[in-house]
Amino acid sequence: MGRRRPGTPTLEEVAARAGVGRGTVSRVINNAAGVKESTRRAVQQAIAELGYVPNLAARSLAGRRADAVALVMTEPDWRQFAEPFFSEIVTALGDAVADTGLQLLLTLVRSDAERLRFLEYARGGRVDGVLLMSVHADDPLPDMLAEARMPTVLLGRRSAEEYVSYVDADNIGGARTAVGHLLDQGRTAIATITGPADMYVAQCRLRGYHEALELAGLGGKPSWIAEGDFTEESGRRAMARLIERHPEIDGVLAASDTTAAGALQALRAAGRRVPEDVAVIGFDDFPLARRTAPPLTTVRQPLEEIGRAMVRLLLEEMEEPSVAWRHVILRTELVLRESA
Amino acid sequence: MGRRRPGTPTLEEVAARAGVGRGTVSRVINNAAGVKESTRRAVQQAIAELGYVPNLAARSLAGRRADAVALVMTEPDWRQFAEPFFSEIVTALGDAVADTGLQLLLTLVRSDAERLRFLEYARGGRVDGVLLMSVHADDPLPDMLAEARMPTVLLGRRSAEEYVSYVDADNIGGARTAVGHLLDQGRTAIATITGPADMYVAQCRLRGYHEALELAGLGGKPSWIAEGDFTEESGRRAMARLIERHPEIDGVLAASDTTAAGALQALRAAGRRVPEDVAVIGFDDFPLARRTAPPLTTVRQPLEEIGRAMVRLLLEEMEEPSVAWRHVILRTELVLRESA
DNA sequence: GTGAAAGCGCTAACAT
DNA sequence: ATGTTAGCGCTTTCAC
Repeated sequence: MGRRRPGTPTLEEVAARAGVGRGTVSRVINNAAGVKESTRRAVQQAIAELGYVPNLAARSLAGRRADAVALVMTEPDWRQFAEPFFSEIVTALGDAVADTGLQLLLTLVRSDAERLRFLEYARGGRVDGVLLMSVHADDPLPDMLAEARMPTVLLGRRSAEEYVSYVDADNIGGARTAVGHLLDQGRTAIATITGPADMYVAQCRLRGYHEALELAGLGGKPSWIAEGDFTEESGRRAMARLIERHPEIDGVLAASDTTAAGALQALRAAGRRVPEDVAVIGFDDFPLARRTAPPLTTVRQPLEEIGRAMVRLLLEEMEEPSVAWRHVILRTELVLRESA
Repeated sequence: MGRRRPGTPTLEEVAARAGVGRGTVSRVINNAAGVKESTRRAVQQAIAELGYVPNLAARSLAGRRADAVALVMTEPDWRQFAEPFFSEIVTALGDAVADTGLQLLLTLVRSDAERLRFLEYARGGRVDGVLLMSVHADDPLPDMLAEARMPTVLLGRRSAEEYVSYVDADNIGGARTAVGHLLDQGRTAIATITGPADMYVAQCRLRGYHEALELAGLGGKPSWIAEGDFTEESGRRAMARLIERHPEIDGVLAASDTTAAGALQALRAAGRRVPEDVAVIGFDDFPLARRTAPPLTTVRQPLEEIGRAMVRLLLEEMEEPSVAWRHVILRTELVLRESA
């Protein structure tokens, strides 16, 4: 494949035209200190006249860095990407990266072939670091990157023993706060609809639920726990089952807003009023809190801060490679709306 | 910023270990012909033993190509990205690029600063070509890329005089077919809800509407045309106005499925049965055809083919830079569902 | 079929 | 403050 347009002026030609050495031109285009103002101006004029643009491959080769980071989406079902959560976290990361001088590159990894292609790309030095989101527990990519000593930060953990650097929301604390809020309202029959048992995020949210109840001296019966899978349908089914077996239920913590939306529907179908009879709180994964009826009270994850924290950790790893794994867990926030 | 891990083996070390010259190793890793099978195997073993990974910066510099293409989203409101249309076209492009050996890199361009940053990135040779989607009529990026002689392909046109290479759906033909279908049903009072008048895609769809009516010898009153902006809300309002002024309306072409969804709601609110009293067809921009009640008959854009065509054009431009602008207009398809 | 050598365009260390 | 020089790791002739 014969690519690349010819005739692009080089740094050498700029230097010749400006009547200076190559080193000086390099200093000017990199905004390095120690260049006389007049020289700098002469160089800049030569650059403008020639329409010079630095060759990034040459810069990478000599400077041993790419000035770019990748945001990898390992989601086989790319349709998930249509969820607001994705676009919001991408926005947050874009903002966080904006004033670092780094290019943010999103890449899809949907198959093993693409996994390998990306790994070559990253190991080949085209990016200085990698941000990973929506990583499944069995995804080998984080380990592959770690083994290649590529600075990497995950959004969320794969398990309690995650060793790759990550930023996560305080799911345990969030669940505890949510249940605490229900308890404060005097509700005592509090059920929960969980996420898939094999996902760490779901385990944490369930654990927070347990802890809050125990703190209040309430045991919480096992049959008040229904497993869902974050989908609306699973929320409907789980809630219907719960309310049938335990008509006394007056509060529900759902593992996601989607599940919560399903729960709301099931409650209404069962003739319950929300929040008068039953209060519902969900985790704000796919922000649809305001789209439900009634608007959903949620445990909100601070996406902007998550984005900033991820970029900060990544920059640290890039500065000082593999000194340690870095972990940040961000506080969640209870956003009260009509459902609780 | 001190980046890059050291100790990465180079091609030279591989050559030494395999007892061959560097040229031979290069041939092997590039699958070039003319290497004895035994030599090739020896080299591959050395590569495996050393864990060698080619340095992509060096390859780019020597080979004058990046083996990567960018997909740029110039959408200031990145939230739009949550639309299914985006994720589906991204999937299609990802598939189309998958077996070309190119890395597909998505990048956000939401501000002038990001526009410049990306331009430097592209002109700096980090990508061999650029795919642009959701380009607004006044976006200067396509012109900037064209001026830099960077192979570029747009999804959709900015105007009738688009000169940068593009792939578009046959919006005129699609509208004509849709209206033709309504006429075939014996409907004669056919209204339309357009998109923003300053968007080329909306102009085309309106033109197809006109042409179909004229072909049938029906004039079509100006007051049967209501301007919307692709949103559901605009569809509701426009339809309410239309049905109030012209109760005889028995068919509607909406410029998008979102608008059509709004129209359906307004029709029901006005007591009309769909499709018995009024038939509705919308363009399938943000595929929600099956989510409406009744399911929406649509003019569907062939996203897979659009993706393939875009990549094909881009590869052509990369082979043979700026010989000519290339344009492809893909047939649309009428998908009948209950609303018409 | 394979090795040697000449760059690709830049950064960074070292002179001056 | 600025010029000079030595690579960065690869591809690609050109000999052999």
